[in-house]
Amino acid sequence: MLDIRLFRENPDQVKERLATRGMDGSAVDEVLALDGKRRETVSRTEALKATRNQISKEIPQRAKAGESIDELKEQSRQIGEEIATLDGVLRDIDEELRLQLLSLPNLPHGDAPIGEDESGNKLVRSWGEPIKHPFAAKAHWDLGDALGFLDLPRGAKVSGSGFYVLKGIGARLERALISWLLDVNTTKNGYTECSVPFVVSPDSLTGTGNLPKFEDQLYKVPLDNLYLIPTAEVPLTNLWAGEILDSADLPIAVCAHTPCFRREAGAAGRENRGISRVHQFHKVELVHLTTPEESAATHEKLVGHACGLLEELGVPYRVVELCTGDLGFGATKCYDLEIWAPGMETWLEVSSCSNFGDFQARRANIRYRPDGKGKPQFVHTLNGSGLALPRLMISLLENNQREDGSIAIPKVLQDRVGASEIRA
RNA sequence: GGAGGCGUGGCUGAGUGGUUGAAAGCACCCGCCUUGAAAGCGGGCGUACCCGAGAGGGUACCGGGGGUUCGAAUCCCUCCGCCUCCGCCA
Repeated sequence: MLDIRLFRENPDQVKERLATRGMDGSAVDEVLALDGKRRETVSRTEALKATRNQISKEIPQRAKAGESIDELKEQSRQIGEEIATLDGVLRDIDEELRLQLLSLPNLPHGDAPIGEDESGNKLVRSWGEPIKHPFAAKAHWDLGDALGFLDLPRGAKVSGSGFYVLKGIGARLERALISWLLDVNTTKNGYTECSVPFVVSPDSLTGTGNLPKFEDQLYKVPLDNLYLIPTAEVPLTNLWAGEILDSADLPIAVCAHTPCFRREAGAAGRENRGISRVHQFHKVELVHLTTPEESAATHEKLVGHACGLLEELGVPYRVVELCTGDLGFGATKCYDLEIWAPGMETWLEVSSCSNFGDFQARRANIRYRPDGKGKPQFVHTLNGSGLALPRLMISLLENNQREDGSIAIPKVLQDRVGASEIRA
């Protein structure tokens, strides 16, 4: 959520920066109009309430003095009716204003590259060379089928298209990766591992920015008014919702492995064969809460952690900074890590490392007290995958396939998997 | 799921209809005292919003929402959370 003060003090700047995301300025004007109406109404009701409070104070005094209080009571009652009417109006305005503000994306950071869509993204750096096999590389679905570790048809039978089943060494590889990722992130990168709920409240989703705008991307449990998490970012970030942290508590760095549930509405069919875009997948997520001063440096550190994981696994990658038009809803600045899948012949996004500034903190009301005293301030939140399983597995499988149809397992995983290769 | 209890400021904990935003203690901050520290003494110390250039003024908030009343932390309803007992269950 954006600070309403920005709109009042510098509406043109807000418009300009939203324009770099491809938005027109009408939303800004609407917010300003509502805000004006709100303040006017608040002033009126508060004046009435002050009068009523005054009268209520007089009543016992007059009663003690033996004077009549009927007139005052009637007066107060009438003011009460006026207040009730105005309060109703105010509630409507507040709700509308809140919805407007919650529906506006974050302002891109000043040094995010300007651009309309992904073609405007900037290659920051790359590590390793994309693998080119001297033979006809198979896509992971063919590898999985031939070697029997991936069963897409049965996933579809059980739950519908977009769900997959791993069997035998496939399942074991997934589990090994999850535990390896958690181990590296906790022991080497300094994150505290958390085990969190996979089902969350609407408030939590509003806090991270998934609601109210992206409800159609979420699986809902209507009976209990809960949603399945699209990422561990939601429970992890909301762990501190509504709290005022001590500055000594910061920075906070946590990670969690969770399944992620995404409806991926509008993505059915087309280019989504295999497991590159599915409704349920496993992911290890990294989340930081920090001060505004530290957030930029923390962002770089976060990207470094995600990159380090790929390097240890020997997966070539490139880092792309998203341009203003491609930036996610709540992000001010974002780096995507992409890995090459030689079978699919495409780059896959395995990690999206975003700095949200105080956007989420404002929504979730997460504050801290600088130096342990003074006014509470909003923290900055950041998160990134470390890493997303299916795409990582795609790249490992397709990169490490051999001409004879077998697949090598990276050294760092061999003990956990209990094998050095996958073979029919 | 059933019955009962509870939910007050950073923490502990008073307060059952009228200057109670809320006693007291702890924690924290400033000052005095002290060679220094502790203790002691004095003072300060919630959040949000509105008006105001500022000084300052106002409004709201005692788990959330609604109601009764001239007036609610205090009474009623409802939801949520926690605790105890019972039931059910991996």
